[in-house]
Amino acid sequence: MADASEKPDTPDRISEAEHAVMEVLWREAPQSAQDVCAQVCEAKGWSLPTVKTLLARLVTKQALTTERDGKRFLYSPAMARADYVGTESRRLVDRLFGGRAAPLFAHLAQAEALSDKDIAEIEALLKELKS
Amino acid sequence: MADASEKPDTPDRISEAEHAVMEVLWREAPQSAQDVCAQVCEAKGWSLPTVKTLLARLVTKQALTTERDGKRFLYSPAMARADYVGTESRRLVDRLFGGRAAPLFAHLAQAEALSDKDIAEIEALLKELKS
DNA sequence: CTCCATCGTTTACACATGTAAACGACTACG
DNA sequence: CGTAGTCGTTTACATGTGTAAACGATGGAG
Repeated sequence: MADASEKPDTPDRISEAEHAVMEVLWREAPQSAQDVCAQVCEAKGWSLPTVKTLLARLVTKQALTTERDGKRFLYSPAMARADYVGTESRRLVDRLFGGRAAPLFAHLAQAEALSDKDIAEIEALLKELKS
Repeated sequence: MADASEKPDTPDRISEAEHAVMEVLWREAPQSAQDVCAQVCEAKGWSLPTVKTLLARLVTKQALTTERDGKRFLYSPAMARADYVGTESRRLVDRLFGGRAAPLFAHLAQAEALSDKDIAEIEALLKELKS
């Protein structure tokens, strides 16, 4: 290999707790720390300081942008949810199914994780893909 | 020994590095630490001690069983790969797609992660599911 | 203008993980 | 029999993560 001195940006993985915060902001943005807390603290059993830490880490990881609003900040996602979802899905498919989607699908089907509705939707998608 | 208020077993997550070791043993078991190293150390840039640590941790997590073979141990998976794959897939689907498989599929399709072959295979699976 | 509520930031700490050296036991070759 | 190589185990240490208190700045109420 040639040069591994400096990659422009190591993607900097988003952890699971951080992801929960991102979800809130993907649902609606911008929002303040308190807004976010109002939406996850109860469900997760977190306190406001915890959310603040997560927000700060996400800003460091450049997953969020901030905008001043008086004394406080408003946070917005700096990446599309679809991108995140894409990377994560790919990672799983690579790690567990040799990068091929069909085996994943087979597994989900076998595990009865597919409802009739799912099957119908997928059939529709396939039809679209072939056209 | 009454363990009334004890969770049956906290599943004890298998980390990514540990997973690589599991894969080797799922492919063939039982194997010694050296055997395992021979199959992953080069690819991962690990040294034998690293593999030993991972094996030990996996034994602690009850993901592997051991069997003596003279001076050394032979390791075998204590859980089926399908189970691991199932849990991990479910986790992802829950976390990113609200527990429904169709959106995952849609995403993979959209991201062009599906080859024609994949599509054909999935169609076949669907046909089977409906019968 | 002063004081308090509220921000974001700094610091903290325990546990998981990645990575590996050090150590003590045991076996097999000489 | 001794000793060298090989085991598994113990210890180590940096970084990431979950969770949060402490702290210092600051803007708004009186």
